[in-house]
Amino acid sequence: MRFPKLFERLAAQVSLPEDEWEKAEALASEQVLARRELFLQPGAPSDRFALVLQGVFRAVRVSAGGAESIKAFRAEGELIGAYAEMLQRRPSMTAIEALEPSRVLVFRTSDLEALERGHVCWERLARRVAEYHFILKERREQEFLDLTAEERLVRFWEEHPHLKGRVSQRDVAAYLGITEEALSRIMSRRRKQRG
Amino acid sequence: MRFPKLFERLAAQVSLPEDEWEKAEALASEQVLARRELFLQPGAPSDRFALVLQGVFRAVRVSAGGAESIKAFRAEGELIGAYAEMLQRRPSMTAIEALEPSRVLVFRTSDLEALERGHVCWERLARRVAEYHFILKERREQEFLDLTAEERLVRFWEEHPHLKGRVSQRDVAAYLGITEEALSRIMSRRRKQRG
DNA sequence: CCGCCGCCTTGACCTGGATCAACCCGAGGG
DNA sequence: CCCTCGGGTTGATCCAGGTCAAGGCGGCGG
Repeated sequence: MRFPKLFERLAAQVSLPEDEWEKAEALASEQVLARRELFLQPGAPSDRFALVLQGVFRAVRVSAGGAESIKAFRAEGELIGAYAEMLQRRPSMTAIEALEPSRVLVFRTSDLEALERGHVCWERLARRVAEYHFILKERREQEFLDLTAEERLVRFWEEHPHLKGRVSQRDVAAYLGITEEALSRIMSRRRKQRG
Repeated sequence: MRFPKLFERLAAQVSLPEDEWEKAEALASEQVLARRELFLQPGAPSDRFALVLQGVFRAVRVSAGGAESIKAFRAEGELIGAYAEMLQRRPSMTAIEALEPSRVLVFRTSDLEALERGHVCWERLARRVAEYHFILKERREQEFLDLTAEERLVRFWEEHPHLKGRVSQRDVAAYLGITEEALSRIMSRRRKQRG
């Protein structure tokens, strides 16, 4: 077993037989990415996803006008991939870019599907993953509905302290749904008021 | 079988044995709700959910300040329930209110869990449900990030034509994340411009 | 050492939507 | 028949954040 820590984390979520995990490991491959390198480019088929072993990524939604908005940051232990597009078997609308030199463990969707046919544990795990990401999205929806940009900023750092110093202010702004200028002003206002 | 049409719809999604569906039907009970009546009140345990047989509901997030924002409208064939809270086994933060005289088919979460232990099809179905709702939330997230209130309004009616005439303008505004005055102005502006 | 680049800041101005307040209109109940 | 009430409109004013434009500054390659 190459990734015992990972196995433990998953096994805590759903009962996952060791030999099933070994099969999955055999199908996965490690990939190293440089800063700025894309794990997934928009337009590409969304037939692979990965677990971040080391580094930070941003998932950027590329809209028609070329405006970039950031769907999520993902760091160690989290999944990267164009999840929604994968579920709908569509090409990716999302660019997934390494913000640091990174290492990931890549799985092909089709391999996962094969594993699912062999043992129910994968179905269960997929369910958990879907439910977990649903909760994340719902939380963000609520933040957009009920909070100001400044409140969203505070929440962001509460919920993602591990991203301190690893993501640019520009990108935080794009995540919050405001411009970088607006974010800069919010921060300087807060500096004056509190210290 | 009391709900053959429903069975067909589900069976198209995942392979669902007829006798499993009969078991589920036996555990479910119909409930009739008057206009304004709550299917779920905030603070109540989120141990039941339901399928809308007839009518329209709104899911209202009750925030500390008493401000109401609307998470979703749900009509015939859709599920109502405090899904995120259910998954986290927390009391509901959501009020679910009938906007019309309605009929729903109620399931208890614990009954579903029992069914899941008996046959994998329920696990699969739960997965589909989670994935589907994830996609919905992600779409909404994107709308908040990339679209103006007016664009969100247009999308709203494109995506929910069946709600025409059944939801108040006030509630549409609360769904879009703006005030009823702002929505009224957007609409009158559009009326002048196009006709 | 210089110049450029990526990232952040600051200023001036504009605008979408919030807020507060008055008012309209149609339906239902006394 | 009038009163009230829920839902919608309209006006005046305010403010958060967008837009455009001009620097600042640290790091790195030439």
